[in-house]
Amino acid sequence: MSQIKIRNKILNLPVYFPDATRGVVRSVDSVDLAGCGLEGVLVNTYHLHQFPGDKYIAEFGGVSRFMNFDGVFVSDSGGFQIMSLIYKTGKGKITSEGVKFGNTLLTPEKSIEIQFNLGTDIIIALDYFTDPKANLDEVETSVKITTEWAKRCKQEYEKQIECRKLEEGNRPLFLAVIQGGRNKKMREKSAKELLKIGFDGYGFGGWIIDENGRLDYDISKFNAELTPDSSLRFALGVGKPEDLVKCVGFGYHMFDCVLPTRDARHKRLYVYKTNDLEKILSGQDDFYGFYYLQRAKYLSQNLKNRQIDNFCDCFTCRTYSLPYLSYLVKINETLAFRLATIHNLRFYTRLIGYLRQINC
RNA sequence: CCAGGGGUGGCAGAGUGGACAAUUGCACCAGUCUGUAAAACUGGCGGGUUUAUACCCUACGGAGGUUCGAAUCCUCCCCCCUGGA
Repeated sequence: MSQIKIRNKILNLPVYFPDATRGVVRSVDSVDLAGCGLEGVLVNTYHLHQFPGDKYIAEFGGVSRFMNFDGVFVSDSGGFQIMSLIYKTGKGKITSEGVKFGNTLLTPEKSIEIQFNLGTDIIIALDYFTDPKANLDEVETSVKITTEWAKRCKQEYEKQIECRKLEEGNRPLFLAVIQGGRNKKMREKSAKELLKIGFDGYGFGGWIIDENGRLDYDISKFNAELTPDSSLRFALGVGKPEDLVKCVGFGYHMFDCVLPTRDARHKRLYVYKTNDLEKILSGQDDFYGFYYLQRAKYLSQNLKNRQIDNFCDCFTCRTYSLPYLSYLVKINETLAFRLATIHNLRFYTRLIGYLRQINC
């Protein structure tokens, strides 16, 4: 699958979506996003519901109009976000009814309704996320509840389509998320149940990352093989550049990850060490490296003719030298965040470009 | 010239007899970040041996001195700041 049609939009695959959690990819604007070659973003149901409110956004004609960005919009169910907050703070709770944090109770039905209000192109069913270290009991619970919630989400989805009188070609695509932790049997069960309900695509949930930050490729691959090639496969929250390469090989089409944008704000830039396609697509992690912009050596005048990445064509690299960007970082100038974010996002879209070459 | 205050590690600035190789901040060095409560966070930061503990050397303007022991007390010298003549 090298592209899909959603509403009147064509989405090329594979694709990386940066996280515009709150309706903005932090520190860059919609023009910047387009300039980086991005074709879509992922927004967060929970955050946008909290503020400014999904009904508020609906008044604008949806989040795409609100942001004034023309790409494909994915909305996450909000469940992961709330559960992550629950795990971090110890507050809030998860019941079979839904997830609750503060005054917000997010039920499967509510999550879908909010996503319809946001007007996103790809929506995701509320799922029950477990920590990768979860024991079998917890994994079983997560699979069971994820299945129940998926059914309720599907019902609500159909109800929304009917209420809004959406034609077949004008409905958002609907994805569910496979859980099951590290347990292949549970993954299999989760996938089977979700397939029975029927979705346009299936997510790889609960990113299985070990203590060294390595994605479990075995489970990732196994998870992909549980769903048919005709359906979309979304590796949620994935990942590092080499993970994208690997996962495209496993059959995933969609990715979203905060790493490039957060890293940019934390002064870490992604830099290709080579433009040798074979090396980049080998699945090893040695085709790129990092520039830690806080390092004083990047201020050196000897680098005045040097851009960040000699292989890069991003706005930042085309326009400014490495010492100037480094200088902006040193004086804590907010422009540095924008320029760094643009560069890292372009790194990712270039990687996607390389991956599409082998995909078609 | 008189009176008062002060000179501490790259910088700022604590410490005023042993717990001081010296609090803290900045800078510097090395990192972390994965469906974003993060422009956040972690570690290092005189030199040497050591796995850690530990030990040795050099260091709080300079030179001497008191003391078991001094960045801290005393003497002299140099320099800076403030007020006065």
